[in-house]
Amino acid sequence: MLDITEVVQRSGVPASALRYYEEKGLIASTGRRGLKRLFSPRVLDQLALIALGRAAGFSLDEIGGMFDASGEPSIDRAILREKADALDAMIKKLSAMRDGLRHAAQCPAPSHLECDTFRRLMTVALARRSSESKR
Amino acid sequence: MLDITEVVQRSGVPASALRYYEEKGLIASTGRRGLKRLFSPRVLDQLALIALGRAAGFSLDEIGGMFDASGEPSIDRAILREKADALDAMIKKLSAMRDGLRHAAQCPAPSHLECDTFRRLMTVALARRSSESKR
DNA sequence: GTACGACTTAAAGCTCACTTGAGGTCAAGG
DNA sequence: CCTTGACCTCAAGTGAGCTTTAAGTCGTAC
Repeated sequence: MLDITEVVQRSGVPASALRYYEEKGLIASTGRRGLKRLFSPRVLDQLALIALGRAAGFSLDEIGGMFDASGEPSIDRAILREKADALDAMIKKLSAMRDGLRHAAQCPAPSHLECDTFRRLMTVALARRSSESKR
Repeated sequence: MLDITEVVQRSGVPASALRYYEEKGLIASTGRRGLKRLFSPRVLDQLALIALGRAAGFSLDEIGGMFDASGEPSIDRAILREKADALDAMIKKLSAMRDGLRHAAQCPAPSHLECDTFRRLMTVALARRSSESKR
């Protein structure tokens, strides 16, 4: 069992955020010693998963939908696949943007919005816009 | 020349956000008819670029650093390469997460945090955590 | 020429994801 | 026993990125 400072040290996540995550139901403390929370080492994996999800652009609520408080992926496999597909779409966009930026950093054209290579790269990502629902 | 409602219709970006972006210097209106802003159609490309950057997790300020208000990429090629590298790192994370979710959706293991395939996939992405500065 | 409605401004408000601060509790050490 | 200090709670504050609201302006249609 780890107390909150050990979790902070090993995860790099501040105590205030840990308490916030617990309040939100994303992690669970296994009990208390007096007032003080005790965490199982499993929480470190869960925190890593949360950090990963956040980095992937998911909100805490969405992450809560993918993984329950024990860190197990949610049972609804359809949702997991849906999220995976969303990530795939995102990856395509980001790849296009990365290539666009690399091209812009190297291409001497005066106006990139009129540079064919640049536009073609961006178009891959921009094409998705119309098929998106929102935000 | 487009007035603000045409830009709203064609871009899907609300007028309030367009005014906010202009205030921030991310886009520029080409003039006014009376009080009313006029936009060149180029602003649609810029808005798409902004949406893409946002989706990639960049802040409006960062996007402002990559592209000026006319939509041209920043003259500072080092910045562009830096952002491209950041995107590359992000893409690796997202790919790992996508694979992790796909695996979770299909793998019958009771505890994914103890599933080797799952852990291996996640580790790819998490490796970056330690080398990150903050936020 | 005046009424309408689409636009304008400035300021305040909202959500998310936390952080900060004030004041309280409790286990361990001296 | 009593102090220390690490932890606690609850409420308010923060910054990004907008949205909403209230009050005003202007071109067009009648």
